[in-house]
Amino acid sequence: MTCITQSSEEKIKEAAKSVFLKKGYAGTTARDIAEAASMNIALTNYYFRSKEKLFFEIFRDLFSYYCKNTLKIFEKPISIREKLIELIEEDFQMMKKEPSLVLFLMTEIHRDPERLLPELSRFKELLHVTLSNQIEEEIINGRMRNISVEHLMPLIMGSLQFVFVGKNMNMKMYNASEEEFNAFAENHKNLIISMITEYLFISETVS
Amino acid sequence: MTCITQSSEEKIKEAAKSVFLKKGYAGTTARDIAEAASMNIALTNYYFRSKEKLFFEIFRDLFSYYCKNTLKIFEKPISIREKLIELIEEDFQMMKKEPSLVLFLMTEIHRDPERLLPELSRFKELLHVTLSNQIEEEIINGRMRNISVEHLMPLIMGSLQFVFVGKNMNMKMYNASEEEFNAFAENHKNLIISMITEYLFISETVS
DNA sequence: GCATATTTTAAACAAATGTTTAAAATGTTT
DNA sequence: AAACATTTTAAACATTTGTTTAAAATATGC
Repeated sequence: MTCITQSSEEKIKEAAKSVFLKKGYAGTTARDIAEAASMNIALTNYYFRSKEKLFFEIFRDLFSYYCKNTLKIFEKPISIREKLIELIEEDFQMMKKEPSLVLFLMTEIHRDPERLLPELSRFKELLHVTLSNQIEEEIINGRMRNISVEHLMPLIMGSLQFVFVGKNMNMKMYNASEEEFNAFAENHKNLIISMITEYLFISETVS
Repeated sequence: MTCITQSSEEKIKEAAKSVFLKKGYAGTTARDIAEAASMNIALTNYYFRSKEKLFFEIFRDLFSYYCKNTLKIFEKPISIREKLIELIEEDFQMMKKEPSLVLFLMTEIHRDPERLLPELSRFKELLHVTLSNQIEEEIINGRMRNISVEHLMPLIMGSLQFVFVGKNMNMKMYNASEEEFNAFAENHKNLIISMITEYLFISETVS
């Protein structure tokens, strides 16, 4: 990334990542990747054996990247309220950097959910360990509305990520520039923080 | 659909719709479509001239289908609150019937937003005519929180549709059957109605 | 029932696809 | 510098792709 000289293998992987993110697996050709990396076509298979192997490697990377920050936040010794706000902020920054990521992951998982079952169940478990108990405690003590993690996560992720999933559509629809869209997305993020916290947490503590 | 004898043209279109919804444009081959329709490969081009033409026709149909019900609700002479609830209910039913629709539309629009610009701007205008003024009035009269249509729509659509966009992922993750997923989605829908209305509308009228 | 149009078929087409090959270029070791 | 391993190249490979063709099958009008 910041290296002055990048190995051919890395160059191909970077290029492939960017093309796969934009066009998806089926929409990407080996020649697309080679061209994006300014390399010979044969090198893709020389380093990664096949288009599919290369894709899997990139998919795993992106999926880990997507989950890592979330889990790191959930493991922190802070309140649920703080966790959720940090999660939204973190997720927002990530999508600002890589707006195609969520749609890419969703599409590829949708097309063939089998091929990453192991990754998914691991994520699910960590999610429960680091969040479920804490939420239950909060609910019992009457500080939080009764809700399960299974509903909470898609609620937050959905409202936040949807704006980026439809980024190109929104930009087209409102004739918006990159900056205008980012400003819009930032407002939307703040709206979601406000709505989620106000809805979830029983008042008395109004930040 | 309910016809006993379906014309070849219709059979191909039906089959193509189902395959495109599942695999997307790039992931679908002409032979996939022919096989799904149990017809000769040449017939696709005989009736629709090309794969792309067939795709456009189906895309327009699906996009109209997606917008039509929404606009119909917005044109009704009812309150904002009622409109939003009806919208969510309607949207929920639609996605129950066609769970792949939203992800399909999002993906294809994302890959090439140019090709349906006219459709989009028309939708945007109708959205504003039938909703913006009514919302502004509601806000001025202090019955509703200050929010713009541009934020309101993705807020509602996002939280609701995200569950279906990740349907296959969720089913895999929680080892859920079709019925279990639908029950989960229904709960989620009710949660969203509760959250949205409680957040948006200034109390005194607690349904 | 014959002539005409329409629909369907099997086969082929050129172009694009993922992949491999074998030689050339470059790097490394001694 | 010689011998070796590694990397890169141009070219070709076999499949798959979307599309077309020309003949066969079926339907339609008179």
